Formats: sequence, structure tokens, C-alpha cells
Amino acid sequence: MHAPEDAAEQIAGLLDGIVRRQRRASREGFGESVTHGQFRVLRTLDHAGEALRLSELAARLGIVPRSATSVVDDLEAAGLVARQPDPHDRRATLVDLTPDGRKILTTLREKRRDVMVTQLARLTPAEQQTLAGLLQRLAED
Amino acid sequence: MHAPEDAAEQIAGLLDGIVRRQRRASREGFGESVTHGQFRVLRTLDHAGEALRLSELAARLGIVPRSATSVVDDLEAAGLVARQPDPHDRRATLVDLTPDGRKILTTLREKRRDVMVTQLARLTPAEQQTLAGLLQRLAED
DNA sequence: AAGATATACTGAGGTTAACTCACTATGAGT
DNA sequence: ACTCATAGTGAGTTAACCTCAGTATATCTT
Repeated sequence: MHAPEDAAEQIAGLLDGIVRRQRRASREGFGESVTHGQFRVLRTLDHAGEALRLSELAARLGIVPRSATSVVDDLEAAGLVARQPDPHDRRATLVDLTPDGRKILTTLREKRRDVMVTQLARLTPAEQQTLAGLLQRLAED
Repeated sequence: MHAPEDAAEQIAGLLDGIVRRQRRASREGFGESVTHGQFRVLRTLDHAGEALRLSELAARLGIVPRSATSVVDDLEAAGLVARQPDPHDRRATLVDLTPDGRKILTTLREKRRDVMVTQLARLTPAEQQTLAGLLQRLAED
């Protein structure tokens, strides 16, 4: 009747479904404040711990620079990041979190954590550990 | 400097990144033929093993019925699914795979499997098993 | 010191995959 | 017969990407 799925397909499907639901939940959780894409930028900048070139930011996000421009535009308009010229290269722009951006990131992280925690509660801490480890290896470039 | 991420956030980030890359890869693999959303419809219909009402299809995909209408429109235009009136309810429409749809699904599955297999090769079969099990539990409704 | 080539960003415009709101047709409950 | 709910769709919007072309600046070559 219908073809069987092997392990690879099954995992692909599961990942897809989980992320889909997770993303919807955080969209609702974030409300008006910030989109998922904007959140990713904030998170990346915070993780970097310093101002990043727009192109470097794009690379870390896995998107093309042109796409990063737009997200940064919106975040800048909202006052959550700031652009400044790169002193070493007048073509480049450095992007950094503003204090407001840093503040909101903390809130968003908590909200997202709440969402995940509900789902993750089905696993024991040890299992979560295992999962994180396996995913880490899948995620390696 | 930057706030620490706990396990939940870390897992959320990893899932997000993996799916992002996986989706890009299958977009390239699928080429012109079929989009990811269309693939999901084909897969769901095949998995159901029978014609589904549009609303039921939407529910299984986790999208609102209106969104399913559009995807089905495109698939129908491509001859991969067919709509037929539900004999028991004249408001409803049943959607089913056509032979062409079934055929293309097989091809796409293989392509997607190829993509996943590359990534998954970093894990042993036993680890894949473990991962599938953990994800399964996360995915439960 | 020019000239060619490469890099950094952005304007314009397109696609996918969702969404809401409002409408029509039909079914079900009182 | 009237009301209310359900099934699908037209119209229009949003987020998150993309490509292609253009301008400004940097770097390399001769």
C-alpha cells in the first residue's frame, strides 16, 4: 500500500515535525516583539560576544549577506542592534547588540526555554544529555 | 559577556540548525520537481494509504485548511494528486495520490534519504536507533 | 600609478510556506 | 423552518529566504 521509510527518512521526518511545532510555539510566545529570524541574529551576536561584520553574521546564520541586511534593518529600526562603520575597512559594517537588544534576548530565551522544556520534559536529564550529544555530532559542519 | 544556554536552548538551537541545512539540501536535490511542502503532502497521503479529506490532510500536516488548499492546487495542476467529491458529504473533497504522484514520491524519498544518509553517517546504526527513539518521544503529540 | 579584479553591502524583485478574514455551500440539531 | 457548525476557497498578508545587478572600497598586477 505504502512504501516503508528507513531510519534516515524517519529521522528526517521527526526532526522536521519537531522543529515545525517548536517554531510555531515560539512564534506565539514571542508575540509581536521579535520574529524567529530576528531572534537568531540576536542570539548569534550575543554568542559572538563582539560586533560582527554583516557578512560574517550572515555566514554564521547560514544565509546570504543580502538576507542578513534585511533582518538587521528591522532590528536596527527596533533599536535592538546598531550598525557602525568598520574602522579597518570602509566597505564593511559592524553590527552589535544594543543594551535593549541584550535585554530582550534574555526574555526571549526564557520564553523559548519554556516552550522546549515542556517538550523535553518527556525525556530524563540523562536522555536529554544523550540527545544533545547526538545532535551536536549531526550538526557539525 | 554572554549568557549561558541551558540544555533546552542548546537542543532547540541544534535542531533548528540541522533542519535548516537538511531542508536546503533537499531543496537542491528536489530541484524543479516538487517543493518541500508538496513533498510533505505526498508523503502524508502515502502514509495514510487512502484518500483524505482536505481538512484531515491539513490537520495531519499541522497547517490550517486554507494553506492545504493551495498546496493541493499546485500538486493537482502537476498531476500528482487528484481531488474527488466525498460521496458522504457534499461539502468535502477527498484528495488522493495519482500513479504519477506515487511514482515521484519514491524518487524524492530516495533523494532525501541520500541527503540524510550523509549527515547520519556520522552516527553508528545503534546511535541512529537511539536518536530515532528519543525524537519519537519528543514528537509525540 | 593605473588598471583589473575581488569584496562588502544594498536596491529591486521573486519564491515558499505559512497566516487571517470573509464568503458560499452544505450538513445537523432544535 | 431556523439556527448553528463545518468544508472548502478567494483575497490579501507576512516571514524568511533567494538571485541579480549596482556602487563603493580594497587589493593585486603590471
